Amino acid sequence: MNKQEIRLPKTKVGQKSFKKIIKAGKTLFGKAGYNSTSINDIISKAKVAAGTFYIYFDSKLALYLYLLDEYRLNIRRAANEATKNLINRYEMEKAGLKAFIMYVKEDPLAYKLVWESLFVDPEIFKEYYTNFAASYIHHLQPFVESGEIRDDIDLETVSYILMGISNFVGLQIVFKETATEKDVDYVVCESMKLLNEGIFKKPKT
Amino acid sequence: MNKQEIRLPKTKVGQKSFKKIIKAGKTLFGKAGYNSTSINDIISKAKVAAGTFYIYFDSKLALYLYLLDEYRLNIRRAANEATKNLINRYEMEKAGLKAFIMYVKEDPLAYKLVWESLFVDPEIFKEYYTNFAASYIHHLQPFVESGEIRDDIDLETVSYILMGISNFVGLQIVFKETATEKDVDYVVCESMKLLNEGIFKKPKT
DNA sequence: TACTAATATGAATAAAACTTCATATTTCAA
DNA sequence: TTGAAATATGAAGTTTTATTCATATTAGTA
Repeated sequence: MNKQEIRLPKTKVGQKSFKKIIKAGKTLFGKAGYNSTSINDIISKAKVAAGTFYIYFDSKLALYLYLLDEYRLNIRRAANEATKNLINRYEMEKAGLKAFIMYVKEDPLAYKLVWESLFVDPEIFKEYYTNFAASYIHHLQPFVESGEIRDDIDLETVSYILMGISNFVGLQIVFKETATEKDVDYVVCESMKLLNEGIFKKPKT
Repeated sequence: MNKQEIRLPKTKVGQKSFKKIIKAGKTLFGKAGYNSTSINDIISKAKVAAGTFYIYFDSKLALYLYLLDEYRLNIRRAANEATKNLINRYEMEKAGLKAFIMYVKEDPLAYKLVWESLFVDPEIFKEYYTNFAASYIHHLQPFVESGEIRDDIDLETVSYILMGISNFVGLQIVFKETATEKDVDYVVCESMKLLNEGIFKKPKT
């Protein structure tokens, strides 16, 4: 098994090359995906020599993992930022959903990168979503206790459902190249209706 | 652009080779994914010569597309089968969700194959989900008219949400190697609670 | 300024993968 | 039975990709 380490540059010149590689990697992984992008593609796009690539990265996988980490952090940061001043869970879910969708709308690579991990290394993929679910459960629990969330529903399943909604309603937006923030607000609002009262009509009480 | 056609065998001997290739393809795509599987891997697993592969398939992509089509059909068939005798939408959603999850639990390749299309050819992926959503809307519409489904919610968003739930609750099950049919029933039941009444507690009326 | 560490280069090597083709064998319908 | 169509083979050619390394240049500091 080859290593997947990176070596950060120590001078300005090095930083410039490093950034060029990162940028080319983002563009190409985003367009063609990890497996269809060769190191040759990356270095010719970045306009650096082959050897330069290997100064900073052990392999293509090392670059991928670096970018994956960056995007995971960004996604988490965007969600935290959006929800930090809110106190009730409904508003938090709404703001978190919008933040996620806006993020992937602006930069669909984030999406692809995480999903593609299933094919780069299934363990990475599984770990990401199981961790995410665990964290979600942990954040939902207090609201069960406070009474805002119903206490007769399995939080693990709820977590996966909420992830599923984010991802697929996100897809809905990403598929429409012309979607605006208004469109995002609309689908978020519709999603919240479902989280609020379900999709089925209640018999009149 | 190379063609992606297949040539079906015309004799029993040909059928045998064809099937061996299909089987090897399923196994290897399922284990390592499309891009990490080479034609050499496939032919050596199938125990046929390189030339034999090209008698039936123009390329690796042609084989992938053939399998993708097969799985899409299977998934649709499983869902139709499960819902065919049901009349109310609640029961249909429940049965469809269970059928989908049971299907991917038994054969996770179906999952991977469809998702991987995002990286094999994003257009295929997009087309699959937009078609699926369109079909979903079409099937939901009558139940809005009959009054079973609320009429104040966007059906396209609902469709994407329902696809998201299937896929991610499916993941939840696939992640647990030891999951049984009982576990599937459980998560399906929890999901239906959410579709029924949402996750938030209602103020007492 | 001088020197060391950092960085850059790209040709060359090695490994992996795709595809073709000339030849051989088998099938099956006439 | 016979012959055309179908099928099988795998070595060889081609292309693509990853990686190394000897050499050259540059940056930054003592």
